[in-house]
Amino acid sequence: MITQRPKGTGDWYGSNMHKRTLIEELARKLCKTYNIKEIITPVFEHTVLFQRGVGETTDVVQKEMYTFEDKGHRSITLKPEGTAGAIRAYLENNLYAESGPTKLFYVTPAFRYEQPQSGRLRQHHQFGVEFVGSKSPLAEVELITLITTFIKEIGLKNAKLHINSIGCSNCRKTYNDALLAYLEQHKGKLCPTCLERMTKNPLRVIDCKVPACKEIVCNAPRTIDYLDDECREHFEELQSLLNELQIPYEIDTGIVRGLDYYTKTVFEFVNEDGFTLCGGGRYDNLVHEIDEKQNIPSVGFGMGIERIIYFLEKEEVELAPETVPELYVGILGKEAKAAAYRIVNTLRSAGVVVETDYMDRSVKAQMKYANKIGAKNTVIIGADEIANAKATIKNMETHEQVEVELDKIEAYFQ
RNA sequence: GUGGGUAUAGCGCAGUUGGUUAGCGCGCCAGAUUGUGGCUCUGGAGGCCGAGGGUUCGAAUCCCUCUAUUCACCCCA
Repeated sequence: MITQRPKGTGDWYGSNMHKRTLIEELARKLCKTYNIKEIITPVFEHTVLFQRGVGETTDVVQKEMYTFEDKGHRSITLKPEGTAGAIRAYLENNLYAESGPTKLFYVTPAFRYEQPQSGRLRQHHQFGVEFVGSKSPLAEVELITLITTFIKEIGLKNAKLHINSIGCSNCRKTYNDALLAYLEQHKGKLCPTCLERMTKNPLRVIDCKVPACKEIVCNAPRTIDYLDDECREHFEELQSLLNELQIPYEIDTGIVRGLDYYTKTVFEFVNEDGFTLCGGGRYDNLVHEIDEKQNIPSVGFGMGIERIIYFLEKEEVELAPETVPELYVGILGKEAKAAAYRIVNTLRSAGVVVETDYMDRSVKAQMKYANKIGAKNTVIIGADEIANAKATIKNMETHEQVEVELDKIEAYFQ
């Protein structure tokens, strides 16, 4: 080997690939029932999109982006998340010209330069949905029910919904003042990064994990106590909708989210270890941030595909197994090859999953192989079968044998 | 960026206080009367013991450096 895969990346094959396929199939199926359309945007964008969209003060932008200069001296960045690109595409292609809401979903890789560990990679994959154009809390409810349905159908049980509201830029101002005033009193005990956060983005202090900071944060002012009338009403309406629909949730004032574009509602689906399956929220200012002529409220979420698989393994959930061949066609002797292959072809045209031999194995070895790959039936085609135009199909599980005419073999599998 | 674990056959692992041909399980290939799988038995292939350096008569084993990987912190999906 001259090299191996870069740190924090993975190859998709075998059972993991199969799981991913099922996850994506379910995601697409659900989106269809919500009439959400798929969008694919480039894997890289101009760096400024993420700087402005995701936010200059975020960890993602400050230290985790894969940024490089291309040969035309443009600063390019591999997308660290899905929302900014989707919204850029929405604006650039004038999707707002059609009547809203615009409902988009994507399955995309995302890149962040960080230390890999369980459920965390440098290239990971997200299933995400964005609703552009609605300021109603019912949009949040739509997303939350979609996620809840997904979680239930895939077979997970331990992901719980946590919600919070961080208000709009107005509330943020009064809240920031209150928070800063509070933090100022405890300045001596805060960690160095938090001291820096105080000047750049005080909200980030809230989810600092340093014990001393956590203790201070416990009694810090909460965003939900500083919401203006509109934001408070929005949050209350969301809660009453969730209550009426009997969707369980927990208010978690600690959820702040690491991307600057969030406003009002933020939510996460987490397990008992606090591991995040899915995160999202409202971002009423992002569209304006990308195109100042527009001002369109939006809401969305991203769900990590690797995280789903991680949760599935943790909860020991078995997904549907891969399909196995319906029939293995064994070939005996050179003379029978073409005739046998013709049968294989006919069956495949009829939609039957068929395997055959091109390893020139002995009949015995072919049978072993058929057994190994889980073929449900086998048939051996040799000179005798061709001469008599008949062959014996053997059921590998019941050992039952049935003689069929070669030109009617596909009827047996209908 | 910070800290811990690990690195021996395709996979999962043993390998004693340093001792000569480095083992086990699974998998793979072949055979057990010549056109038939699953169980069993027999045989076989497959290792620069992560890389480099050092100690020693002798290193998979002890020491150093590097690399990879994994877990945790930070942050996030």
